[in-house]
Amino acid sequence: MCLNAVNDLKLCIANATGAPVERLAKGLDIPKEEFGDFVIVLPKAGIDRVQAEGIAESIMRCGLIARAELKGIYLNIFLNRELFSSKVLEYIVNDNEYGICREREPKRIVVEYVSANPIHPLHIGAARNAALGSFIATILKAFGNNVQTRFYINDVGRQVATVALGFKLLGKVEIPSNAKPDHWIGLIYAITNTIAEIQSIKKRLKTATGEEAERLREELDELTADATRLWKAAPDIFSEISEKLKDIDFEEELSRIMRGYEKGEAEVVQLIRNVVSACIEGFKQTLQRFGAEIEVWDWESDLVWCGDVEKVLRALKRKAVEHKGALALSFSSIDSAELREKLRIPRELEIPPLVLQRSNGTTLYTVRDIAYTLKKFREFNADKVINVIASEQTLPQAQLRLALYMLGHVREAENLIHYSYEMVNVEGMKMSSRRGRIITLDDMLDEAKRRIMVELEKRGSASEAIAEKMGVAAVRFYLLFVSPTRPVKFSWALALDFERNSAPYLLYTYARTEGIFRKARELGIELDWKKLLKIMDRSFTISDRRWRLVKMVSMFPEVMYKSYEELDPSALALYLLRVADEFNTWYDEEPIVVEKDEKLRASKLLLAYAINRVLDRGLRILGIEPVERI
RNA sequence: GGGCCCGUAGCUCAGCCAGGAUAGAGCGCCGGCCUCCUAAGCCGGUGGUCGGGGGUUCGAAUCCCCCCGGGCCCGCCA
Repeated sequence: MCLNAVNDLKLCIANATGAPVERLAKGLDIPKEEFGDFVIVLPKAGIDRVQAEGIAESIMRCGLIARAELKGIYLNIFLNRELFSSKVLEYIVNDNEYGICREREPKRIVVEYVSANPIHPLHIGAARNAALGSFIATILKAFGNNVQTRFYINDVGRQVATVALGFKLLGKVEIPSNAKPDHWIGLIYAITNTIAEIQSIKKRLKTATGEEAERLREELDELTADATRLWKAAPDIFSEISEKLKDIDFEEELSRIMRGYEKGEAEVVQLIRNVVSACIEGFKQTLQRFGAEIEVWDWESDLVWCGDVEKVLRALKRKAVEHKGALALSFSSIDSAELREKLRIPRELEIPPLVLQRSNGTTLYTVRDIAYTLKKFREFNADKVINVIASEQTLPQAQLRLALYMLGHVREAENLIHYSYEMVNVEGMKMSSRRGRIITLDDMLDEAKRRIMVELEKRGSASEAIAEKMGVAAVRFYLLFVSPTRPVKFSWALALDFERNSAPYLLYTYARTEGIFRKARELGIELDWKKLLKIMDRSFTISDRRWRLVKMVSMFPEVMYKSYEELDPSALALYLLRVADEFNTWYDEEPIVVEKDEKLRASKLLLAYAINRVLDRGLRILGIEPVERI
C-alpha cells in the first residue's frame, strides 16, 4: 500500500515551500536529537541563504511541522508529534504490508545462488551465499517482482571427476547409513585429491632442484599433515584409495572420466550422477534447514548433452584467436570505456583471453556458463539474471558478459548482474575443500542450536523446535549483518555471541512484545488495533522515549526501500537492532499493560504493536522466522 | 608486477556511493538493577592521531593523488 509517513513529510514540505521533492530528499537528514527531528542541510538541497529565509517561513504551512529553525547551514525541523505519531500508528494498523511498496512495473528476475560444487558439504562461504541469495530473492519478491531461484549443479569438470574416480577405485558408490551423503562425498573427494596431489609432487620432486625443490618439499609437508588427518577419519578407505591410485595414471584417468561424461557414456554417467545426486540430496537437507529455497536445479551436464554448449562453442570459434596454443576468445577488439560502463566492468580490470576448449576436447566452465546464462534468460523470460557469486570470480563473470556481448546477446550481457560479495575468512585457518579442511554450515547450525539449547534449559523452557529456529536465525543474521562488500571474519566466539547484536537478541525482543499482548489478553484487554486507534491518547509522544520509537518506526519503509534498491541486508539488520535497543530501554522504563489510564494504555499498546510489526516484517525479509515465546 | 575489495575504540562492525553541527553501536573491562508486561534485558563508567602523507573545499572518516598494511583474483580449475 506504500503508506510512508516520512514520504508524506517530504511531500508536505515540498508543497508548502514549492521546492522540488528530489532536491529536498537529498538534503533531508536526521540530526542529533537536540537539533530537531529532521534537518534540511541547505547546501546539500541546493538552497541558498536568501531562499532559506523564505523556506523557513513557508515550511510552516505544512501541518506535520510544529516549528523550524534556521541555524547556519541547517534548517532544523520539529514535527507536530501528535499528528505525525497518529499517522505512523494508523499506517501500521491499516497496512498489512507496512514497509513495502510494490513495484508498479514488476520485473522477471532469476536469482542463481549457492551453486556450490557438489563434491563436499556446504561450508560457511556457501552459507554466506545462501543467506545473501535467499535474502535477495525474498526482498525482490516482496516488492512485487517475479522471481525464480536456481541452483547450477556443476557436475562437469575436474573436481567432480576426481571424486567420481575415488568412488570408482572403491568399486561402488556407497554412502554409509550413518553419514550425511555430502559429508561422506566430501571426505572421499579430499582423500582422493590429497593423495593424488602428494603423488604428483613426489614425482616432480625427483627432477626438481634448488628453490623449486624447497617449495615442493614445504607443500608436501602440508599435504602430509592433511593426509594424516584424513587417514584418521577413514583409515580403510584412505588405504584402499591410496593403493589403487598407485597403479593408475591419475591425470589420464581423470581426463577419460571427463571426456566420457561429456560424451554421455552410460557407465560414467551412472557413476557421476550417482555421486552428485547423493551430494545434492545432502545440500537440499541443509538448505531447507537454513531456509534457503531453490526452485530450479540445473544440471550443467544437461547443457552439454542437449547441444547448447556445442552451439555456443561453434559461435565462439568463429571469433576465436590463437592464445598459448589454444583456441581462445580475445576481447581487445570490442573493449572500450563505454562498453565497460555498460557491462559494469571495472575500468582498469585486465581481461585476458578466454580459453574455449581443453586440448582433450572437453569444455571449460566459463564457456558452459554462457550457454547456462542464455538458458536462464530464455526459460524464465527474464528481464534480469542475478548471479550471487563471490568477488573472487569477478574476472570470469566479466568475461562471461563480454562473451555474451560478442555473440550478439547484448540484452543478456547488459542485464546479467554479478552480485559480488567478499568471502568468509576463518581466523587462524586456511579453508580448503580440496583437503577437507572446512567449517560446514551443518556444523554451524548444530553448534548454534546446541548453545541455544543450553540457554533455554537455564530458563526451564527447553524446546528443541525453538532452539532450531533460533540457531538458524543466529547463523543467518551473523552472515547478513556485515556489508556484502566486506569480508566476514569467522570465529566461533563471534558467531555464537547471542547478546545485543544478534538474532537471538532480536527474537527475544520480539517475544517480549508478544509477552505484552499475551498479558493484555489475560487481563481481558481487547486488542482490536483499529478500536485502540480511536480511543488512544494522541499526546502520548510528549515522552521523548516514545517519540523516538515512533520516529524509528516511521523510518522502516525508508530502510526497507534502501535495502531493496541496494540488495543490502546489513542496513536492515542494523536498523532492527537499533529499534530493539530503543524498545528494550522503553520497556524497562515504564509499564505498558499495567498503565491505568485507558487512553494512554491504548497508545502504548499500539506503539508496542508497531515495534512488533516492524520486527516481524524485517526479520522475515532477512529469512528469520520470529518466535512468539522463548 | 597488474587488478578488485578492505583498513574507523583492545575486538567485531555502522557511517563513505549522493562531503556538513562535539565520529556512532555492540563485545570486552569497571560499577549498579530481577516480590513489577521474559535479566539473551536495563542503567552508569571506560575507550578513537577515522592506516600514513599530500590535495580539492567555507567545511573531509566521506572526494582526488601517492604510500603502507590485509584479503581475493590474474589456470587448458570452478
